[in-house]
Amino acid sequence: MLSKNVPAPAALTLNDVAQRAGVSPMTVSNVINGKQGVRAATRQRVLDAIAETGYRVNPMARMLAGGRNRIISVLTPQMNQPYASEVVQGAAGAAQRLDYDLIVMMSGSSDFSVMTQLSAGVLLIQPPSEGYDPRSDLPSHVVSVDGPSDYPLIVDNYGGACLAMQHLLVLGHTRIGFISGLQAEPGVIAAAHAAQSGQRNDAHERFRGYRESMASAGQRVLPEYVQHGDFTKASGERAAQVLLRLPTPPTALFVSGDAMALGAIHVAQDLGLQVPKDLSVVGFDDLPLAAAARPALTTVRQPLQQMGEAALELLVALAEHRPMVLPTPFPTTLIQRESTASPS
Amino acid sequence: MLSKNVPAPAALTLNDVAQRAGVSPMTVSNVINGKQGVRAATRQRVLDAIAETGYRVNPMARMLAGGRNRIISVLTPQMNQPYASEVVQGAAGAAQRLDYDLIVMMSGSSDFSVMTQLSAGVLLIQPPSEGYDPRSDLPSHVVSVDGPSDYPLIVDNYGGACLAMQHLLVLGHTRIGFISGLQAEPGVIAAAHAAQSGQRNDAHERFRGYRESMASAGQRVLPEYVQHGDFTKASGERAAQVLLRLPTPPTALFVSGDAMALGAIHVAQDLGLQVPKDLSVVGFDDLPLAAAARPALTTVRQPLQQMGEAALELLVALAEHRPMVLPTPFPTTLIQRESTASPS
DNA sequence: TTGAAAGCGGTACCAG
DNA sequence: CTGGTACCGCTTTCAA
Repeated sequence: MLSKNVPAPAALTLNDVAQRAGVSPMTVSNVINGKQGVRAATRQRVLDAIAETGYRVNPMARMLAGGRNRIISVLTPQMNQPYASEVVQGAAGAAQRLDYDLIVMMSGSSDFSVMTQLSAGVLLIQPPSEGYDPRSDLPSHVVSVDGPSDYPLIVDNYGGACLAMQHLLVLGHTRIGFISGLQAEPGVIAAAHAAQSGQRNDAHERFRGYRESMASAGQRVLPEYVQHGDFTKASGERAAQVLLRLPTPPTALFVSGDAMALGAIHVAQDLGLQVPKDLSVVGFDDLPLAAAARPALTTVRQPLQQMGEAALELLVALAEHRPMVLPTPFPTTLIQRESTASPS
Repeated sequence: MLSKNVPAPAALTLNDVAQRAGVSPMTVSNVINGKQGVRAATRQRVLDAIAETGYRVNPMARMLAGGRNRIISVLTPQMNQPYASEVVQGAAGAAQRLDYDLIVMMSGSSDFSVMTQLSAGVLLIQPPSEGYDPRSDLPSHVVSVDGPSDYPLIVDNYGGACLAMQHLLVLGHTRIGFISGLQAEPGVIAAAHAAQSGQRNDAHERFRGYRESMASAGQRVLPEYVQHGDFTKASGERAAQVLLRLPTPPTALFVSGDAMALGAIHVAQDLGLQVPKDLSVVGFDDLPLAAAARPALTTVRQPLQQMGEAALELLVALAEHRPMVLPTPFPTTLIQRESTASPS
């Protein structure tokens, strides 16, 4: 049963607690912040008063007064995307463990929203690669997943792509098509620019894995075997339409995103192809939907939840001025399921 | 390119702007808050100063000083659940439109987390039905989706269930199994209690729709035709295993959640059954995965995004002391796709 | 070990 | 129409 609002708890303040404990507000503050030099007895008295009153600090006031806070915020372009959800889930676990509050906000909304300003750190998930409004400089430390920042967490996309290609190649495929996520980029120009400037970009690195794997297997990379999507299922369908209608269509597809891969499988099925008998498909990410699909999707796993955890730990270390090194690139692994087989 | 942190913009204050504009801080404040009675010329001068300096209000200061804030927080048990994601997505759109900041937090973490205390309103998505810690009384208005609160947004679950059953019945099915979501409840006892006390509960209402539809079609409700899941795919699989292995298995399933329905379909397929030829399946919710599945899932649509929008509008109205009525129950609609057909 | 005073950056209220 | 004053709830600094 919902406890009917008591006459509005009337915002307890430090002073209220202090009075109740018979000490000065300052002492209460010290206790709360775990400062040294408070007699055990006094501390206990304050603790009791806090417990009895149910007092909780006002983060705004604390922040204003220049104190630290234990809030980390996550900025993500959209809430209902599985990729981000996984990372956030991981971060949430770590936050709870470290006793930080995690708040998630959609980026884009009111540029860098008010709340980010008062968080001890910011986790950017798939931030726009163009950079942000310089004016809205983030005040606190920022680490990013799949995007640029001072502390980018990176995953071995290139290695993952090679894993996928290796798998397909070993199975005996030679006509391997590729669906990239480059369309999701601001444009091909940006992608090319990123490549030139040596910037790593998830979509681009996967493409590189494809190209180089083909090359080292002695296969030519046919331009018509490469299509670009934007990580949505629909874009995967479009790309697959093109690929599978080619005069000599590929016998296998390496798709750099699970949702796109699913789209490709469905298109194949609509075209009367059996997966994996007539067409093998490997995805990328290992989102929950990959395991839930039929046939279950063979895919390259990124440890998204772990990355979320690592991001949070890094942020907290940064916030607390503890030494911390940027984690090395996260490894990817091939998860073999039912969508791949030797060409028939 | 990321703008390298300029030597810390050194937090501009209202005073800085005031000086630059040659007015008092108060006037700047008034301009910023769109107060009446500021001469156009003065206002413009202030506006210019703001633009030139790139000043932005400090939200904590504003809040502390008793000014309203434009923050709504969402409390949801888990971030990576499609149901909640959809609602949040809808709320996010409305928030942006109304110029509020939306922050999402996982409930459970540090009871009702610090930030909720200072938001203008709280949206609870699928809160635990047992109620909350009385001590952590939410200070602001709270509306809920799929759970209790002072302002619960409800959807016509009963009607939706009837829609689904009607569809199946019209197709000619008589042996219709049901998978409920009641297992997700604290227990059957709680569910029974809710039923007695007249409380509406999504899972329970759908069950009622099933029972009454069967009854009014002159069908007996066989106890073994009713299984309970917890809205996860795995639980749907378990329930379907039982149902489809019955001596005389149902020819149709009404499953009160899309993920569970998907699980049921997969079990059926593993058992050599064709969907919809040998088994029809109707889901509930119309999550994105319903449309993405093969066969695409016939399901009862809840307008989740709209509910998120409505929730936000209600919250904002409440926060701004505008009159507002609780929306009437949201309608559900049957989305016919590929998972249902007449029994063969 | 504890407390008093000052102020963080705004806003409310009321006087000019 | 504009500006002075008090104060939001907390932490900092420094004295007792």
